[in-house]
Amino acid sequence: MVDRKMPTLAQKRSVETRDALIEGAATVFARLSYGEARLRDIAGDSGISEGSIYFHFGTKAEIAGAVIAAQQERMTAVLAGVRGSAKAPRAGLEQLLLLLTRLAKLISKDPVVQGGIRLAGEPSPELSNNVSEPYFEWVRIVSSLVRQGIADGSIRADVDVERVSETINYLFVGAQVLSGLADSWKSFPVRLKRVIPTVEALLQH
Amino acid sequence: MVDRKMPTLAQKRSVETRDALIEGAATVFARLSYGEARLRDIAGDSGISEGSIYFHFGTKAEIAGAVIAAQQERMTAVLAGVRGSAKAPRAGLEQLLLLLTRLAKLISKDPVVQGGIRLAGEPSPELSNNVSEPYFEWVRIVSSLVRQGIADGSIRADVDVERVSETINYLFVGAQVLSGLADSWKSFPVRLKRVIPTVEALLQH
Amino acid sequence: MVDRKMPTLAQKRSVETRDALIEGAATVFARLSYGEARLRDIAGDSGISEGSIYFHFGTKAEIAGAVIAAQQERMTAVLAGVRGSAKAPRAGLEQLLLLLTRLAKLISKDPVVQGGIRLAGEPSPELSNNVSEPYFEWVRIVSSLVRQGIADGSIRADVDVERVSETINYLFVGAQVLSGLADSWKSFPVRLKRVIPTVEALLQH
Amino acid sequence: MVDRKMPTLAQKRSVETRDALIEGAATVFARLSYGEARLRDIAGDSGISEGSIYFHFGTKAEIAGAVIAAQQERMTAVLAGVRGSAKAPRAGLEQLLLLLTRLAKLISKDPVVQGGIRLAGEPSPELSNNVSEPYFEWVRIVSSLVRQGIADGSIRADVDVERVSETINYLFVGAQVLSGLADSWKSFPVRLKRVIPTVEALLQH
DNA sequence: GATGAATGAGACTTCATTCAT
DNA sequence: GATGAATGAAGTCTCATTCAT
Repeated sequence: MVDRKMPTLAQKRSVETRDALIEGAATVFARLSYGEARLRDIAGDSGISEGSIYFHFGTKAEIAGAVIAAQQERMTAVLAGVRGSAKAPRAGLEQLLLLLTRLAKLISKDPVVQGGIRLAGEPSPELSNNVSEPYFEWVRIVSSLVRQGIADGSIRADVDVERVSETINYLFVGAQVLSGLADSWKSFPVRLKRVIPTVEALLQH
Repeated sequence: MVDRKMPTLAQKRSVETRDALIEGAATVFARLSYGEARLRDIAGDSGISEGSIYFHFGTKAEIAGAVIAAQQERMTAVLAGVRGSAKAPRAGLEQLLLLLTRLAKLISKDPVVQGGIRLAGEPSPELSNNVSEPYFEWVRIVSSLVRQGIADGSIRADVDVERVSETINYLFVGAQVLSGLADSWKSFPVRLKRVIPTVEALLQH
Repeated sequence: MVDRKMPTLAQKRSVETRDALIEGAATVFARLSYGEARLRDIAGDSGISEGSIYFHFGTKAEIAGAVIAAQQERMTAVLAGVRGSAKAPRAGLEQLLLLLTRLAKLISKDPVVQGGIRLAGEPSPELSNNVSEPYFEWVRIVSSLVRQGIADGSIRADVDVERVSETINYLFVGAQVLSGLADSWKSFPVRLKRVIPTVEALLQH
Repeated sequence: MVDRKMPTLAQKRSVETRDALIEGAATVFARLSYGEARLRDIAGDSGISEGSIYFHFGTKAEIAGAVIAAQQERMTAVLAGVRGSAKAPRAGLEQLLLLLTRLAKLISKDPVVQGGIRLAGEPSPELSNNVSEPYFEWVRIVSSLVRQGIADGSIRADVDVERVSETINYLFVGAQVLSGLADSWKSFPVRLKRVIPTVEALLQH
């Protein structure tokens, strides 16, 4: 009887190689712009041959796309964690602050997320046009949490939802960018924590 | 009456060429990362021959440096304008808000400043190490205006100067980055205006 | 009754794979030069994995050689058919015309022959030096049929055998090449038929 | 006063480089198929750097196109020479035979023409689709000369123009292809001369 | 001062071949 | 026997820089 669940060894190896390449690529893209990143460095950093990039991704642009996809996946997972995992129904404000904090921590630690962020922040003609779309997606996510907070009473009812969400995003992005320039995001959680009081002042009664 | 010290025609032409190159380079650097910008595009955009770049600037890195220098000059000029030009001594708070507003307008209009900003935002191994130093310099400038505002009574005395300055900077940088991604800084003044109330709330009595 | 010497299933499968590869390779070589043909295309066209090519043939050059061998086999079979199968002893002239006609038809239909022809027509440093030898072999075959025709009286005795054979070959090759360029040999039989009267005029009383 | 006719030295050098590259490329393409020809060989053969190919032609396909264009120019010049240069009005038959003879000589001597012929004979997906169009253009040219010969009485009035022109073309192309395979076209004039009697027999009274 | 042609190092990409399963 | 992942040598193309005029 043939086991139909177990992936073959070849398939497993393939997935491992692919993952190693994405990790290596992200590490390089976090340090260098798309145009300056060298496939040679990506291959070296991954411990995989340069030719294998072609086998798994075809082009430099496609491996960059894969990094961005992986980044979005991981950031979305944090959102899901904040929203869904709660045993007790948590308040919107609480969720929002938790989300910001966890994202900052993720960004400060995860090289794949760092690489994706840098790529998304500098649109390149070779990359798909809407790499920076996610930046705007997060404004919408913040809005929805704010609305939820208003509904559950954890956020003042008289806030201008759009303006407040936009402001929170600027704070987050500003801190993210400056921590990136200062120390490759290591200080991001600390920097974010220092603006949390401002966020609370914007939203609370 | 002709001044004997007046620049010769050749010298004048040289200055014009140099300026045209900086302007063209900035335009290209605003659109493309340092690694993706092509000297050919810069020459084309400036209407100057490719070879001439090497008469005025030694290398690609040096022309990028000249763009950043020009950007800083123009931004510093705005600061000077806000500080010095005032006939009546203006309050620190007022100066701070005016500075933010004028910088946003400058950034939204001036291609040289835009090119410099993009270059400063993505450090490259080929560029001098501290291209993004100015980002941190502006935190200090904001601090000093806040202190001045406290001194002249236009700003609450009990604010945490460092934290507040940092926060203002995040707001400014966040709005700048997102307007850059959204529409090449066209919406920056509008976006900034929407966060001014938050800045005022942070500082005012 | 099963012959114990009958090929095993594995052997049968092996032969089928080999044939499929030759057919696929010929199809690709008919469309692309040796240097442009990709092992990947050959594998795809054959429905066989790329790696298997190396079990049946050592290298790309060897699979090309196998295609040429198969082509020659099939063309020689036509010659044998024309020469041997005749119940009644046929005249040399008749045999010659029949040979030309049958070869044209074979070339217009058989992808393996087409692939071999294209390979033989463009010597490549990677292929064995004398791939185009067959082109000259056919001059000799035509000569011998002309001589036979002279002997049996179906061809004028005063023809210059060498010159006439050469001319017939040029006609055949010229029509073959132009039909190849025009419509991948589909029109070859028709084109050949139009020059048959010229061949007859050269040879007949 | 500025001389407006004399090309600058730079322009002259540019043209020389371009010509050298076309000559070198043709030499390589005459020996190797498009897919097997290496830009390195072309550059080496021309005594020009590899990068200059990019400066003058951009891609491998475009330099191949330039070789074909040069070939067609030279062959058309022969046609013009045969048609126009005659002091005394020459007969159509005479012109046709002269054309065939001169083309054979050109092909046997001129490396640019040889390269173009080989390229035109093996259409490649990377080359423009109608590289082999010229092959068919020459059928039309032969037709027109045959008609002219009929008009001036040098060719039998009852020939089937289309069929005869086609046949002449097959003879020419067949001899060309086989001389190419046998000895890189060196024997082409001799081979052609041997079929001239057949051509005359087709056309004369 | 300015120009455009030329160069060469190195980037991305391709693909025949090998190998573990 | 067959497969698909992996490799590395080599190819085409790019572009910062130099040079002769």
